[in-house]
Amino acid sequence: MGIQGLLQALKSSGQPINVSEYKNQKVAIDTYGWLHKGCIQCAAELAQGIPTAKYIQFVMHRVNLLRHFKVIPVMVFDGGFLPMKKETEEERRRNREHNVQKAMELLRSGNRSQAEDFFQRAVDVTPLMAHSLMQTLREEGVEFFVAPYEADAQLAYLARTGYVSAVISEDSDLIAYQSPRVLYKMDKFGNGLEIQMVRLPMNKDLNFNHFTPTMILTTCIMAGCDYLPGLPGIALKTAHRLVKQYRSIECILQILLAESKYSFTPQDLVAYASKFQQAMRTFHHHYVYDPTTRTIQNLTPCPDTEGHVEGDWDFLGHRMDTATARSVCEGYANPYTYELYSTEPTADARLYRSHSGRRLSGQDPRESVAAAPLNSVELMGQRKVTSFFSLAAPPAVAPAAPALPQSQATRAEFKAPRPKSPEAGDLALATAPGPCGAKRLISDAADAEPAPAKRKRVRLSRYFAVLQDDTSPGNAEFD
DNA sequence: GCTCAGTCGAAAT
DNA sequence: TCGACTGAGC
Ligand SMILES: [Mn+2]
Repeated sequence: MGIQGLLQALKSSGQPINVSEYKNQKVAIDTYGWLHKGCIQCAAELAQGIPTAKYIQFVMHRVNLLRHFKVIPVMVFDGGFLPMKKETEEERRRNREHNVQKAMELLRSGNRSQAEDFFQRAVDVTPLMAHSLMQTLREEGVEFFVAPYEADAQLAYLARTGYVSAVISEDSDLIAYQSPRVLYKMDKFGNGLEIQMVRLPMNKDLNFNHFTPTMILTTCIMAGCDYLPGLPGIALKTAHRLVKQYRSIECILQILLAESKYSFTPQDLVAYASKFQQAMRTFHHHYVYDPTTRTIQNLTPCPDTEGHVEGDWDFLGHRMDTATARSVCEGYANPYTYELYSTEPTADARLYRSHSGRRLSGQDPRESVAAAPLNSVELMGQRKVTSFFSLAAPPAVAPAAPALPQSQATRAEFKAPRPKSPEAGDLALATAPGPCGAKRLISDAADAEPAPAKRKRVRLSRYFAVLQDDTSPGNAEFD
């Protein structure tokens, strides 16, 4: 899942920072990642349907860490699944069911610790659990959205439009979706590794100097992604080298056909070309929810020539109508079935409420948030926060939520830097690609470069030409 | 040096 | 929801 090996390869351009650097700014959180971590400690309860609030506590602990630093969290949940990912989803589900079976058997035979092991492997975040967390977030006045489909795309949209300053996630796909800043591997103290798009040209092992956004995405897809497995024998390093040398997918596929090291047939590559285009479009035009207009948008708008003329865009999923989108994306309806949730608090949400109430006894919770003493937090050498418990207190009374509340349009003064506007930067212009010669730069001199292929002399450009819409590298470079 | 499939891990005791 | 690591194999 994700782009295999990408984060590892981008380490050198990352910067260790603490989340407090986003003070007074909004930050979007890949919530399912936190939820999964929070579910491990209560895996057995969840698998057996025993109410628990531990996973909510885990997430809220981190939410409160951010709030302590005056960082404004915007929680983002995954929504529906794309037809393209259906197979891997069902495989995951079968795997989980198998693990639950095994765990239950072990439990019946009295082997509790081994059962625990299998329960943990069976962890699944259900829409109901997500909904329980959403109810809690609503009570606590924390902004959140449910993505129409992948949270990755929604997170990138929020960051790219400047609605938030950065994204917190573990997912390498955020690079493919071109989120300008991502904080990876954030621990419970708020320390993590920030990767910024604008710093990719300074990366060491894989050098992205002179790469356009489309070239970066081409590299990611060729390396193997959720929407398309890589070609056999080609992964991140090779994909990167090919894109660096030949820039566009059309040229790369022509070169690969001639490359005797690989024995790709024209049929292989033509089939791949078409799937590649679909993957490219799935990243590019993914459905997202715009919190300002409260409507569905494409991550990058579809040009007029595409869409209607060329027919089948079902791989993007259903385009919800606006009323449905507001219910789903603001957390009032199930993202799979579109059925409205009951407004009754779930068992888990009530459990969390009663537990946090216990911690609060004797205090006015609103005051404890506002007047929490800063000296309860110690910043030590490596910026480690040792305690922020006094901040864990949530407001007991949430402002009554209207059936479909207005999204908070209030924007922090600190507007995120916006390296490029989505409509200008990301749309590849439909310019005809140049000839497919290897591009040689002074900075490339050290790189090994095989002789340009000149063997089979097969003309496939007319097959690959279909790709030109989305994949020509005719957009601005980063520097 | 690169790819790939398999295993382990995420929490917190 | 995901990644890191390892060792085999080219
Ligand atoms: Mn992803």
